[in-house]
Amino acid sequence: MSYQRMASDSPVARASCTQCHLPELCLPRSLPCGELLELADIALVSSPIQRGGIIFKSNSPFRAIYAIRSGMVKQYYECSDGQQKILGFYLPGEMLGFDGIAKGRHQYSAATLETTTICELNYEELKWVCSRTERLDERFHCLMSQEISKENESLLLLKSKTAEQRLAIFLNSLSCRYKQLGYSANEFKLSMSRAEIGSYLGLTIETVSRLFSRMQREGLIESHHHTLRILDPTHLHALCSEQC
Amino acid sequence: MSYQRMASDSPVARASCTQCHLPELCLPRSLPCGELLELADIALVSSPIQRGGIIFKSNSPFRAIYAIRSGMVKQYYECSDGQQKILGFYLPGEMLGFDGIAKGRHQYSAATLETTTICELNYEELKWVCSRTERLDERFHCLMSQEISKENESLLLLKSKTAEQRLAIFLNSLSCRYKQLGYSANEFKLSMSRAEIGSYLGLTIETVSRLFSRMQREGLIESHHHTLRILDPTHLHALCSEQC
DNA sequence: CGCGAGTTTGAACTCGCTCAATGAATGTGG
DNA sequence: CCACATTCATTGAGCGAGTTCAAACTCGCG
Repeated sequence: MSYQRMASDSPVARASCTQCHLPELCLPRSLPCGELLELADIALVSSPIQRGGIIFKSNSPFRAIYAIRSGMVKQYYECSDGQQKILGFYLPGEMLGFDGIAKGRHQYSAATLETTTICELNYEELKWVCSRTERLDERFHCLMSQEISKENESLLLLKSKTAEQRLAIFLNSLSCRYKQLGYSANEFKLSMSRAEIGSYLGLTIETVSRLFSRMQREGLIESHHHTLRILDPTHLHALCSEQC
Repeated sequence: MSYQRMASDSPVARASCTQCHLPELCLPRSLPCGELLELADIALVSSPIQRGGIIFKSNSPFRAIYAIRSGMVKQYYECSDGQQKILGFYLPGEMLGFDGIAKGRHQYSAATLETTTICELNYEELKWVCSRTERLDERFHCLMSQEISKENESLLLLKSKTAEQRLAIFLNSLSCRYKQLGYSANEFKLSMSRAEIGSYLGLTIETVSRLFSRMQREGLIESHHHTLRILDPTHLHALCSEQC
């Protein structure tokens, strides 16, 4: 995989949050029109970034929060040996970069998994808008709180789910998020590699591959290359909620 | 273990953040005096809560953020079978409850591990003070950001550390936090049970117990009942930073 | 066509788990 | 104050889910 130039070098344009089809998921959710305009005023939309494009690098100065407009992004920790540990995948309407606020530097790196456009929200400007817009500040708190909840879920997953349950939960999560975006819940593209799925779920490539094979053999899913079809959503759900 | 009445029923008093010895860690860090007074005005200090006291229950309405003033608190998920999965331990100066903001309900439960006093910060009032005090709002963002970073660390720990490394990192983390509080870095009380440590680290009681025994045999630590002495901090550090 | 990255499959191993028994500490009621 | 109950911790033996190592297969691309 070849990495592109930094996304921050991409040509940018002022965002028009009012015309974006994602405001009901993204930061501006349920913001009155006037305040939406203020937010749009500080949001910069990137031009499309190819697969493998870097959004930010671990340890680089923190300047902005990023919202995915289209495509998909992975956030990961880079080990000293070059290995990547995937911390999360981000879909349209989702935001990342909050972990940089505390230390003034990004703690992890983020890269695109497919052609992606992002909205960049300069943190200083965002704080300024937040300070004058109670609703927005509240929404910002909510999003960080959501991120915390999401990570707690992941912690529980890693602590007490079997390999099969982890994969089921992962596929189910993608399914739900795609559905919410108006895409098919039962047929979508898996932009990430087996290695990335494994790293995210705390499993090896081989285990992930075997699980895909088994689930396919059992008629639960159909997976070819990077396309996935969920054939038996009920059974998949059952796997997700098994025991503790 | 017997549970006490809810902490929210505890007699409370207005806090005097100005006289607390923790403001350099807690929410008010580097806040100018005047703003500190505003914060103190909304902070309620609980009377001491005995071991096993509930601070909040999973699914209860979210009203406040809590800061530990003294003692120790665990946050945990309660399985349907009554089992607890520990998500984190909180020491004086640390804050918890952020995960409740997004959904308006606490996602997890929190209970004291020893006699503890807490500061309760009503979220609505806190937002009001934040909206008029830029520095405080920033600090609030920082604390949530820190929580996100801390959980990302935990995710990495669960994904790729051996049982021994996990325990070493855990003990080291406690050591650092106690040191920062002005206590001994190499001798402190482990208020949590082996089961709680195991649950937190994604290990079984037996494994934790065996690791304590082994580390003791190897002269790394000395552990009796709930007291811990780190005999070889250098070696412990080495374990923490081993490979990836 | 041949190369290389990514994936699949098999076989053997291992770390941490499960099950089980014992020991130590704390609390309780007579 | 002591027997008994109860909870928590320790230790051992055997097992198994997932890993490691290795080989084969697939597919896109020069």
